[in-house]
Amino acid sequence: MKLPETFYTGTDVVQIARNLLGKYLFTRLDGVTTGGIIVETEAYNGVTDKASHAYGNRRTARTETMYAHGGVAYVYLCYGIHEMFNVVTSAAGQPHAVLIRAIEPAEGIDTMLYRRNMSLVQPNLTAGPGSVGKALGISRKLNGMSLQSDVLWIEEREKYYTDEEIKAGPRIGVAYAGEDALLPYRFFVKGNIYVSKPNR
DNA sequence: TGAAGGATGATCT
DNA sequence: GATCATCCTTCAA
Repeated sequence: MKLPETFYTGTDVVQIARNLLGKYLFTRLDGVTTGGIIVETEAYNGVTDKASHAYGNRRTARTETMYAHGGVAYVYLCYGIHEMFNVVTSAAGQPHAVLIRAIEPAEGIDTMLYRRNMSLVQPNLTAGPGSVGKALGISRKLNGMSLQSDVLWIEEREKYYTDEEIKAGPRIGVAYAGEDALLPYRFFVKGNIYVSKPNR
């Protein structure tokens, strides 16, 4: 079952980031479906969050996608190399987003290995936002695409993590954000080998 | 028109 | 642990 529009239009992006753990993220490109279980996310909480691209209500060609209504993809390039996939949440005009940092491979593993130029399944196949983007074939062409589409979507299945299995902590790579860098907006499954960086 | 820097990952030592 | 690849976005002039 695809997550309904209402899952994404909630106003608490931090809560949505937590609730995305255990959901299944898929892409279907050239007739091949690839995807896995979301095990690590980060929330970017609107115009007051110094770590967000939309801090201070900054609206540019790039950030415009974050101002869309919840339930579309925000894809951008980082360090000139990595395509990052985010889920836009909340109402139109509220630039909230959740960065998907890691998934546990579940479907289309051969294709993901090929895209990553790997021969064996190892944790770094889909650990880290750049790796997730590459393994799933996500590019900036998918920026702004609806998550109700048949190209890019998130499903709810019989998979739930309890609060005991989940840990929150400060976000990765946002030292420039001052005190906001300390906010516990990163969520991950404790001990899961596909989680990037510290996973306990 | 240009310069600075980045929500990272792979590959070294 | 340190370095580097690599290029788009942003902002200043």
